[in-house]
Formats: sequence, C-alpha cells, structure tokens
Amino acid sequence: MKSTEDKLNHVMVEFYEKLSSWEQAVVKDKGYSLPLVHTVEILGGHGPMRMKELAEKIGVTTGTLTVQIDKMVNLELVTRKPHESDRRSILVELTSQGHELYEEHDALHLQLTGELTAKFSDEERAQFLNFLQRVNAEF
Amino acid sequence: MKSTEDKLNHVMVEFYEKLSSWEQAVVKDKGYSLPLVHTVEILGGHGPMRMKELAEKIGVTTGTLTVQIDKMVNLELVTRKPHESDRRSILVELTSQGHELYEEHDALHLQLTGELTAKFSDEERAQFLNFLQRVNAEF
DNA sequence: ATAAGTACTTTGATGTTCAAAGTATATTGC
DNA sequence: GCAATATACTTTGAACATCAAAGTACTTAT
Repeated sequence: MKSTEDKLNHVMVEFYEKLSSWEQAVVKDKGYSLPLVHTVEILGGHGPMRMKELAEKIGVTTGTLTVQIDKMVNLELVTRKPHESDRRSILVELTSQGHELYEEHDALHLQLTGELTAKFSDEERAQFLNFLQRVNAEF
Repeated sequence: MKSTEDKLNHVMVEFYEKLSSWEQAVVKDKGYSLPLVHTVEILGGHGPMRMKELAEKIGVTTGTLTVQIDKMVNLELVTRKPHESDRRSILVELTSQGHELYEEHDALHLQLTGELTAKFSDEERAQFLNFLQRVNAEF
C-alpha cells in the first residue's frame, strides 16, 4: 500500500506534466517559442527584472538569455533599460505589446484553471488556494 | 480585488514554474538532459508506451522522439519492442538501468514533496491529494 | 590604486527540434 | 479482396537553442 506522501508526489508530478503539455500546445499554436512565452510569463508576473535574475528563473545561462532578449527586443516585446544604481546591470521590461501578449496568455491560463476546478465548491477552491500558497512558500 | 480564481490561477502557474526550475537544476546536476529525464519520468510512471503517445506527452514530433530514443537505447536506458497487435507501432520500455534512474529521480521528487508539505497535517495532506487528483482528472 | 568580483555580451561549437519526404503496416470504401 | 487513404515510425537537412569560454564594462574589497 502506497503512502499518502507517495501518492501526493505522483499527482504533483502528473499535474506538472499535464500543465507542461498544455503550455507547449498553447504556445505552438500561437507561433511563439516556449522560452519566449516563458520569459513573457515571468516578466509579466514579476515586473522588470535583471538579466541575471531572469536567467536563473528560466534556468539558462546569461549568454543564452542575451540572444533570447535580443530577439524579443526585435519583436518589440521587451526593452532593455539601465539599472539605476548598478551600471553593469540591465533591466528587462515588457513593452505594451509584451504586456498584451502576457495578458492574452494569462487569460488562457485562467480559463484552464476555471475548467480544472469547475467541480470545486467555493470553499474547496479557497482551501486549494491556501494549500498551493503554502507549498509555494516552502520552495 | 482579485478573485479567488485569479489567485488560484497565479499560484498554479507559480507552482509550475518553481517545479520547472527545480527539475532543471536537479537534472543538470546529474548530467542528463531535461528531455531525457522527462522521458524516463513518463515511462516510469506509465509503463511501456508507443512512440506516438510518448511524443504527445512530451510535446515533440515523432521525428524528434526517434533520435531521442536512439540515444537512450545507446545509453541502455530503454529498449524498443514490437507492439503485439500493430506492427507499425513500437513500444518503448525502460531497461533495468532506466528503471533505476527513474527510482533515483523519483526519490528526489518524494523528498521535495515531503519538504513542501512538511507543515501540513495528515488531514490537509489527504485533502490536497484529493484536490490534485480531481484537477488531474479534468485535464 | 590595485586586485578581485560581478553583470552582461559575443563567439564558436554542440545539441535539439522541426518539417518534409520515405518506408512499412492498417483501415476504409467500393 | 483491392485500391485508396490513413497511420506509425524513421531519416534527413536546415533552423534554432544552448553552453562554455573569453571579452568588456563596471563595482567592491584590500
């Protein structure tokens, strides 16, 4: 007999994998690359960010990120602006177009969330939210 | 004021992103590529699978998967075996070495799960499990 | 001041991915 | 049962992503 922890582990992985597939399908559909949308998603959620920080969140080297951001600047999705107190650093910021893409993508996520928790009561939704908040806080 | 649905959406995305970073860090540490470990993870969780099915789960074309599986066959992590009823199809199956890698990786996940839910009561863990099962079922 | 450290970019090599065309098998409609 | 169509996988060549290492510019520590 498997423990609750074991089962919890596997449903978490399963959830991760399904979300991952979903994201991939949605992104391909829009004609953007996964790293590009991922970058938009992070910038939209966190606001302007330094290259270093952004690279860590995405999980690539800064070298890789530089070329990624170059492309996104050309597409007018982001701009680089100087960091006010550290002139080595650069802040990457969504343009209004970038923000639009973020909102559009976020709306799809919201729709998915609605579908996934359609059978939840309001109380259950609130509990689920609470659990996820606590889990995220531990990461 | 943001709705519960909105917040739920964002904590779900946050959870996904954190898990994604964690996975990336763990995998790089082991010297395997992300797609390789992802493949092992899926095969370990679901058992032997057809190329088509596996490609869909991972979110790549079958062409990409063929070369991925070629590599993994060379590393002796998986084998190809004929599908019993459809001779066009091929089943990809973990070798004992592949299964070992799966177990090893799964143990890391289990440890993470333990850490993330360390402050949960048994009842809360059970509820969380229930929620995730229901969410996964809707996907 | 000088040295060491940090943030970013550039570059060349390697690895990943795709789309399209190819082969083999299965299914459908006549 | 036979042709036509569909499906499962592989191969190939080109496009893209990624890294490590070296380079530039700035900052911090001694």
